[in-house]
Amino acid sequence: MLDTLAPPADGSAPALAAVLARAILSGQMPAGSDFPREKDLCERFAVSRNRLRNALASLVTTGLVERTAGRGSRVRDVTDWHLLDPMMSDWLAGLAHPDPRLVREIYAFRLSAEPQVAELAAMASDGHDLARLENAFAGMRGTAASGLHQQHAEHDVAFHQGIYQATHNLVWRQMGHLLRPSIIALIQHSQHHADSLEDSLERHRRVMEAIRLRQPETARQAARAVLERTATDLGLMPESTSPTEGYPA
Amino acid sequence: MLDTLAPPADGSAPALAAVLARAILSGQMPAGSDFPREKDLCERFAVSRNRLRNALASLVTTGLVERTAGRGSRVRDVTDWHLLDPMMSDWLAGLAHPDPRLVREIYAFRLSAEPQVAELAAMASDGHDLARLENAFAGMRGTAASGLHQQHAEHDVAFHQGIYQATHNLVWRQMGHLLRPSIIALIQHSQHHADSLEDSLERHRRVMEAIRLRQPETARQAARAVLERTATDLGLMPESTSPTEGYPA
DNA sequence: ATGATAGTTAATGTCAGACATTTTGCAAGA
DNA sequence: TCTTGCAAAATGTCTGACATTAACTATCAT
Repeated sequence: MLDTLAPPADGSAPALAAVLARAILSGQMPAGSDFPREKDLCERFAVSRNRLRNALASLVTTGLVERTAGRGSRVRDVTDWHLLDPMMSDWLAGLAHPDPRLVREIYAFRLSAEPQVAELAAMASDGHDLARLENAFAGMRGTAASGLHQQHAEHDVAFHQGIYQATHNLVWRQMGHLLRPSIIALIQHSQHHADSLEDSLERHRRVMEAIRLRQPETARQAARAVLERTATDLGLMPESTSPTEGYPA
Repeated sequence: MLDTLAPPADGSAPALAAVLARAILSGQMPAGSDFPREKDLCERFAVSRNRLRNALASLVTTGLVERTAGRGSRVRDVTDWHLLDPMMSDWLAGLAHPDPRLVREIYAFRLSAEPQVAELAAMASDGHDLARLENAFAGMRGTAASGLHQQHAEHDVAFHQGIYQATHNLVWRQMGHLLRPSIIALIQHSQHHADSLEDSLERHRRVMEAIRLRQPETARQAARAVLERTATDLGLMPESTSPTEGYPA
């Protein structure tokens, strides 16, 4: 677990917290298992107890570990993790191989939420929001053909975050933090066919247009279309595209 | 601001953090203003620098304040607050007079999200989820007539949280934390007319029934109906109940 | 006068060591 | 067997000193 882990390049407290967090997020440490003692971790990473405790405090506030005096630290269950904490998003985004179940959960959320978000954006956006969207879209188009996957992903993140921002709602805005880890995790496994990228671009453009023209229902459907292909790949789409009554038990 | 603030009854670090946080959340300290120095706060609350720094660390992780060495601490803007942090929810829920704008923002989110949440719940809930809902509903009914507003609110929270849980999605679940502050803040100003309570109960029951019968679309509409009255009171409802295309700029 | 520069001050960040508190397990005794 | 008490081990807290950073200030050269 942690024995084979590389110490952080930067010796800062946040960097140390990221290393420890990723040991849990990568799925190696089962829920309920004991987390190493302070003393051992201090020696392992050659840091003072103070710094280490600061790092551990981050793991506690994000719900990754639970500490009790006299007892020790243990890894908490996935259901207790604060996935919406921005710190958590950073850690997840930097993960080479995030837990596929986590990726699915987050994407399932986006699939159910973003159509509504786009609808709200179409009702509440202003010129500033549209400028951000256009800028991000231009960036996506500019990095589509070439092999600049990383930069393309960043513009992709900026585009979707722009939609969340355009709702002008404090809560939805905060949720935009989830986008980076979600998008970063998915570009690893996507094909990057030229035609698929063109298609994806066109779908993004339709969302932007609907928001610009203040067509909430169109924006909702366009946002859904953006997420559909990946959702199908992840096995998240039901057979019937529209939910019907009398769903079987 | 903090000079006239009562020290926490319990001397624990979380309690101290709550006191400091509420000084900001109550809206007294404007964004960008300086937060008191460690030294002063230590004297004011008669705690060691260690405890105080722990408390301040909580304010930093929730995005309430920003600290830089040599410069000091300042209050951050509302848009930077991590409203989805469970700690934040606790602080908000304990607030006697939360900022009305914040209450509105959170409720506006719920109004746009909970119909979708109920729809998901109708598709994914199991017996355990339904038992929780029934239990909470029974609690609501049992405390409706009498003057047990506090307990009624708690059952109300449990009911809505049960819906979020029933989605069986990690992200939506986390969002259930927002319910307590939202509901607690709103019972203060609601009328508690007997007929209004009866009506509210009936609307809740319909949501539960739709989830039990696995009728997603019905659940969606029922959830919307639950939120509608309060939304109107808060001025969040548009004139036309269904959004139409060509929304004017 | 102005601008760069070095020193001063005041705030937060870090360290080290001792001590306090809590939990757990063990062991002796009623 | 149950209880009580003790000892060990972990996290939590306190204290004082020092490090680091950022803003301010005074000085000096141009």
